[in-house]
Amino acid sequence: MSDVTDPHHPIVLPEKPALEGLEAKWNVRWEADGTYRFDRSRTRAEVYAVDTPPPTVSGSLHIGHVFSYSHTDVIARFQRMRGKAVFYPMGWDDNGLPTERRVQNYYGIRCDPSLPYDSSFRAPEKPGKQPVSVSRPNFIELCNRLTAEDEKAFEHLWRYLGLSVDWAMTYATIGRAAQRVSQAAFLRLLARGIAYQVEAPTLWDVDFRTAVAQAELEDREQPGAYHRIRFRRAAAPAFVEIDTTRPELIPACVALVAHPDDERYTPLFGTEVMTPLFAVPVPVRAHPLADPGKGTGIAMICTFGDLTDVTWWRELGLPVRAVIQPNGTLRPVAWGGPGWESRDAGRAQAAYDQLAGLPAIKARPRIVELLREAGDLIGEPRPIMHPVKFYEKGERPLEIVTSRQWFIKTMEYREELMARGRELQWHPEYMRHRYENWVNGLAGDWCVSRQRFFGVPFPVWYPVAADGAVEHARPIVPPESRLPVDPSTDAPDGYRGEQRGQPGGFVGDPDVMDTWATSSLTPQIAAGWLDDPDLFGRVFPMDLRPQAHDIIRTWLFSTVLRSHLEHRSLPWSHAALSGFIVDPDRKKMSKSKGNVVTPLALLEQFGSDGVRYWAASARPGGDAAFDPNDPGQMKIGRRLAIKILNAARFALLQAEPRGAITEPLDRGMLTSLSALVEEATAQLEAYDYARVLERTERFFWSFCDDYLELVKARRYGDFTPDAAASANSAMLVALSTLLRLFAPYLPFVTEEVWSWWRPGSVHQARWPTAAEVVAPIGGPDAASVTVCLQSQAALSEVRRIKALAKRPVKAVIETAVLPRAFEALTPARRDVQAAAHIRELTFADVAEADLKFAEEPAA
RNA sequence: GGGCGGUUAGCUCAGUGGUAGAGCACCGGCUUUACACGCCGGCUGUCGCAGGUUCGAAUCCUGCACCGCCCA
Repeated sequence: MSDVTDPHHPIVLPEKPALEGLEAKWNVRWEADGTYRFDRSRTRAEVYAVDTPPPTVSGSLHIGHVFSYSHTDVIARFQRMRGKAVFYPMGWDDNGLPTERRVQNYYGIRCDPSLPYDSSFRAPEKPGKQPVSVSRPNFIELCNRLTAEDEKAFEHLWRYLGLSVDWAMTYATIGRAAQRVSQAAFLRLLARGIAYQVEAPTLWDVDFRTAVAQAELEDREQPGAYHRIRFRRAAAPAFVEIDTTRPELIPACVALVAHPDDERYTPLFGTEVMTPLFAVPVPVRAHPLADPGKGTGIAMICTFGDLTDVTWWRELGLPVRAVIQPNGTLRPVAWGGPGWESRDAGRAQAAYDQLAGLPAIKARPRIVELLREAGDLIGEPRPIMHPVKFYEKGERPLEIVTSRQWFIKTMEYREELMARGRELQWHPEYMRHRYENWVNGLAGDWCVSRQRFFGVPFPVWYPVAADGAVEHARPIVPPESRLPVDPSTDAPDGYRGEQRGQPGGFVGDPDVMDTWATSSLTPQIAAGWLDDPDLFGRVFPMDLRPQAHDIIRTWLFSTVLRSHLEHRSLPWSHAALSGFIVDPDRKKMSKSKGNVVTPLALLEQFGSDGVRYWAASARPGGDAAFDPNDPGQMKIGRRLAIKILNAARFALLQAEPRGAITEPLDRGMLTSLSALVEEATAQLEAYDYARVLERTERFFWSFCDDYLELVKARRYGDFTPDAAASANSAMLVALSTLLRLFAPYLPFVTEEVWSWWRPGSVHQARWPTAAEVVAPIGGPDAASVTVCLQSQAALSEVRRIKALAKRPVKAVIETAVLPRAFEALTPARRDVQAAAHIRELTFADVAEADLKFAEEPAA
């Protein structure tokens, strides 16, 4: 109550309040006052910690960013007003392939890791015709330079939007702290045997020439063709026919496989067939993954055509006969040699020599010709459309290449991860299914090494034996205190730099980590896991992970995994999943579709509060349609913000006299407002920000159009000073309360209005309570609520009749007879008569209101 | 093929068993002493389809259709 009745704080009102310039004005003040600084003296129970999604700074700014980050900010501001110390850092995701590609194109350069660092290198002003090759350290310098500029643009947007981030806690995923955390977490997993390296078949992008993980796959419908191929047998039947979409992999065939219950093939299990063209004897095996309904029901197993091949190869203990190289072409093979045993090596060689060196897509038509000539192609290829696995950022189908990669174990934790998913509180709840779907579908451990440059290096070296062989089985790791290290430039303890690559010396692991191997540690990075255990203890596990639903399988999942492995806990207790922005055709907005709208212009046009209103009016998890040509919701938000300015000005314009709140309308209004506060608090605790905004707005609009109109005459002193005092005091309680309810949504206009009459920042004010609102009237007054509702209804009825009669709203009614249903307004009849301009008001058993207009005054 | 969400006024969407709602758009009116960046009013519906439960269904159940997303 002291918040509201403090008689000493002066009221200073602008002549003509406006939204323009509020963003700049208040951002400067908030920064200077440290309004959003995290108070690290508070205990974990008093902290609300947000694991902010670090935006990919090399990507474009778009309206989707504004959308989802606004949702988070509403929650953060609410929790701050509830009294929590809000830990709300911003991160920049600059690590990884998107940055590499942007830097390559921006400067016209290519990274060549074999080159030495050139300290005098200057990047070209603009890209030349031919890419310039630069060393890895030079390349990384340019990545850092460009991302620093991108980060400035993002920070400007976020500040303009009014995110209540503590900008003193910003981190970058390629920054020193992130590298240190990533490397330490990796070394700890390595020491526990949870991180391991193995030479194994791995999904491989032949253009980027890097391994990729299951989470980065996507299926794309591609044209293909079934080719029916026959394999020769020594006994009857003389041939076995299979269907394949990848005939160029016949030289990599190691077996045929059919379902164990498939009676067509059971007699063949354990026998041998010969591959066409290459005459390699391969066994016929049984495995339940073979689909009797697909093609002829029997398939060839190649090393490796797809992930099912990998499963068959592993579970049936088959040999490797790999032909696809890391660059996607078929490798040279000496037929007849070990592993390439052929019953007719000469013919095999002659056939294969026509394929070697070709990319898979070019080898395919060639081998089809050879098969046709040999009579081993049955019929013609039958075109089909089928899903093919791609790297989500790639352009050619993935191959499976055997290489040495680092993995983090996931498969053996599947049950525990499912339990973590059940432990996590999801908003909206149904998003949990996405996570469970993903965990259930995990096909293998997480491949975390990438053959790229701009990323966190693996902090590992290998000894070089006297004969020059690299001893991968005996990795050398640094102590945690040395981290971060770059094994491509740093030497391990006990070695000198000159020993790099020398017999008896060492080599560095050349790979960098998957970006998700760093991004999965954002809670640890932001919270100072290694270097600030005091801070870590106050904020971890965090409260909230806000993110978009399309990266549940990557970011959310991997963060849960890392926290589970390292801390045996969830990284946060709540996950809030935001939807997408879709264009009017319900298509997801994306750069490639050309339907992206620059957000800063919208913020300037409608005001940050207006745009935030639009964002916050979309229910949690739901997609929001946005039509740049008809930004309806943003206009509404802007209108609401302007209304707040003007309504507040009215309430404060004549704030004296003040006193006891005795009038039924005032008491009813405050009672309804206290119910709104109670509902809003519960729903924001449940993360349902959209509903709270809708309810608060509805109340506020009725407050302006009905309540303020009803009490206007009384507050101007038309009746008694006590009656005016009741109105003034009630309006101030309502204004104080409504400003605080709106503050998380419309931070600029609420702060502006708050500054006219209240000390401090509204964003550090206490969230209102229901009890506080009705304290000045001694508790809820249900009877007065009825008076209020009937008064509003009567006012509406009179307005309606005046509008139908095409009379002005202020037209005077000489006598009004209202139905008895309105009689409950009697305690407020003085206010109703004044607002409706009724001289004499009576109630009777009539069906409709009967109004008699006063004579028009002579013109 | 599996999972999830959606389908309500021309548009964007609220609405979890009790007389179909809001804003925008459209139409009409109002120089109202906070606001014309405003105010008052009006028009607008097979609540996707078909069954079922119920005294009563936009709401609960079953099936189907379409749109979207995730996974295979």
